[in-house]
Amino acid sequence: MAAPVDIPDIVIGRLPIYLRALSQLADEGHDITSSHELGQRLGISSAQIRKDLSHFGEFGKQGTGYQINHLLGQLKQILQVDHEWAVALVGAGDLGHAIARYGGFLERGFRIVAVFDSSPEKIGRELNGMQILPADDLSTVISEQQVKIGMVAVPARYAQEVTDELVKAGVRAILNYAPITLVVPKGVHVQYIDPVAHLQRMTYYID
Amino acid sequence: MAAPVDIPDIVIGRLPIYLRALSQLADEGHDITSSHELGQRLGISSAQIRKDLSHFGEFGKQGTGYQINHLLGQLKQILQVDHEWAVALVGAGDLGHAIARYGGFLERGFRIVAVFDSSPEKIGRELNGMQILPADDLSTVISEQQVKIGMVAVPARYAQEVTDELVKAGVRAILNYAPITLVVPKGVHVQYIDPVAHLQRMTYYID
DNA sequence: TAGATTGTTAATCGATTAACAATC
DNA sequence: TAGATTGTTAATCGATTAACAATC
Repeated sequence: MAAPVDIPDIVIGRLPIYLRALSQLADEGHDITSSHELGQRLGISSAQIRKDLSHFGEFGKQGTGYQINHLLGQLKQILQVDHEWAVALVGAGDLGHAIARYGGFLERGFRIVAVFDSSPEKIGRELNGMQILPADDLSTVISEQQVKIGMVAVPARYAQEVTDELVKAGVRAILNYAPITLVVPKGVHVQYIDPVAHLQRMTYYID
Repeated sequence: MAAPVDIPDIVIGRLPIYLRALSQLADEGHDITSSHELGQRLGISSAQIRKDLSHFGEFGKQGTGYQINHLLGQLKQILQVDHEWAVALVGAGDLGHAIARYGGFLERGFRIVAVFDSSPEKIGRELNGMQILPADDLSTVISEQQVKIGMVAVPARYAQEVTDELVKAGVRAILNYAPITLVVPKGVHVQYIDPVAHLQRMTYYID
């Protein structure tokens, strides 16, 4: 059995960017693109794009480039986004509401199947076609439905606690909107959405 | 005149993370920390933290570590977030509403001072204490108020167009919520908020 | 065919880490 | 003082780029 070649995480991180750019090209009516064209759009060298893709196979044709639809399909398969994922959302405040209502998740393959909150006045209300469930049911619902992805949209001080419960219930990937660093066991992945951190990174450069 | 030493962007990108972790430590009542403690929390080596900080000066004391409040202050100065920034928001749909209402921006030094939309039925309505302004006024308002930061929360197909206007009006940093890559002239910075891309990056790793 | 572009190798570049003298 | 931790140097590691044979 061949050892699974492990691909640098930084490469994996660029695949969704390629996916996004390819979708855009497809939307614009293109059928074929090249590493050069793609690189131009993304501000990435063509060599890097070819190198990145070469980790997974050969997807292009010399002299021609890449069939956009084919490459899209291959990338989706690699990232395992060739099927829909069920997602649990914790937190039904302003942010949770916005997330639940945002159509872009479903559009791109992530279906929010449950929303939890701990506030008695929110529990039972409807949000985007779902009933807001009590946080106490989190573990049961997630285990039963075998949900593997969670989104944390609770105030910072509850985020670690919520994370621990998600992990215990079997969640393997967490998208964290709270501005704190979460501690998770190995094998569980966390990504952070912190718009303010992005702004702070840019203000450094403003005269 | 010494040439301004230019610091790797990847280092700049970590400073907001340090800022966030230090704030958290301060909130928890700590006065002092070390590169080791900070690194543990963030999953970063202590050597890297010391190296990163060394680009900007000496902020610690051998044998003791870092005075949290002092380091916080220094980092804020370096990132230029030791004063409030005015921000313009374009797009008053669901996402724009959520952004406008989210308290975390102001809390951390970014004040949304104007919201624009092109839909006649939204223009004039109130949103978080502001009147929604017509997109046609974007250029004037931003130039006059010398706003340097913009947030783009419009559908993907309008995002580039809006960006061009923002840039023309003098905006130097753009936080883009639309899932497309934007083209901007040198000297203008863009950061992307694309939660789906983060999810796609994690699904790769799920058995 | 001639031109274009891939996939891949080797060279370069840059970032991270280990180690330690300095010193609080 | 003894222990701890900084700031920095040099070594290591890994990622990016340049270049080109293969080939459509």
